[in-house]
Amino acid sequence: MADSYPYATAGYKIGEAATRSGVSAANIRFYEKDQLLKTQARGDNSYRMYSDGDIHRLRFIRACRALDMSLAEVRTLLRLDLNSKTDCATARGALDEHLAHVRERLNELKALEKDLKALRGRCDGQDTTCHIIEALHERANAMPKMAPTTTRKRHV
Amino acid sequence: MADSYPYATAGYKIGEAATRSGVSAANIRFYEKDQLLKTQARGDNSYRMYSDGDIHRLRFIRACRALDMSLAEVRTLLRLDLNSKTDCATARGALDEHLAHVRERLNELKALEKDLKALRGRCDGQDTTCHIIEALHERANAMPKMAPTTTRKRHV
DNA sequence: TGGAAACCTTTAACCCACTTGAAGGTCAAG
DNA sequence: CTTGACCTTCAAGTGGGTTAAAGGTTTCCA
Repeated sequence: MADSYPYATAGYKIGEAATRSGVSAANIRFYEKDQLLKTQARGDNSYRMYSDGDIHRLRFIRACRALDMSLAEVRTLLRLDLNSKTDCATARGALDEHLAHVRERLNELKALEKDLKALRGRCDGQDTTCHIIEALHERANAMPKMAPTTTRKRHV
Repeated sequence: MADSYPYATAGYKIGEAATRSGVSAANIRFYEKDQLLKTQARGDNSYRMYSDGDIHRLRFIRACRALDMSLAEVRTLLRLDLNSKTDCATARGALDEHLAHVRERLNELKALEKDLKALRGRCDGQDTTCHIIEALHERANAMPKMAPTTTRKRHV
């Protein structure tokens, strides 16, 4: 990616890089530690310095994060060359997979909304017993015995 | 031997509590540390023991978690009395709020899916440049300058 | 009776994508 | 020369757990 966006050097301290990129200074340091940015040499005062290319890279990360991609996915995309056929296939694959995750979660949430709506509809507070709490206790009794085999998903 | 009596009063070790409730032993300890279960006295061997009431409580938590509630929300619900009007109002409030969260996230994900679908549609790999990668770089350039003031949401 | 297997205990680190805070170094302006 | 606005590092916290290590207890079977 650096190849496709050659910028002359500028030299921003981390604070200005933060305002220019929209990524907080602490977050920039975090990305560096996480290898999304290369650790460059420092000057005498040990201050980090950033070029316009670095700013673009940070913005690129931010754009991907706005699409809810994981940093692992972003890392993949950052390595890709705009003009390589294989890299394009990789990008399409990554996007397809991410889209599949999003759709899966979307379906889960749709089912959940329906369930919660129904539960909510059971109770208007007029009765002597609360039908929501009641229903939750009934559910507890009706829970399948074994734990769901899979770990609860990270909600992406 | 007394333990295996068919009518023995409840007194399950953590492993059996785990299989009965569907909550793993490690997770039960975690809930205890997190104050969702009371820390009860232990016998000579320092083993935790659980009653049928405890099992129900664990299942109740599991039912709530299956509705994607946070442990804080579960903690609230656990304190509620089935026959109290004010507690019923609390339960309805909690459910309404949770439902609102779910719907908010649902809308975000719908927008996201549309966006990702459009992005994906731009590229079929036939061209010399990858329109996905290209579009991401364009987005990076078009990102609003300031960081979103709010921290990125926990994706519930 | 003895030894292995299956249980239990605690503590700690790991996951993700950050944020916050403490304690201290550097630098330009007044 | 001091103030304060930057910068540095390291550590810990968030949520909801899981996994591993190192050791104690109990149970089963020959």
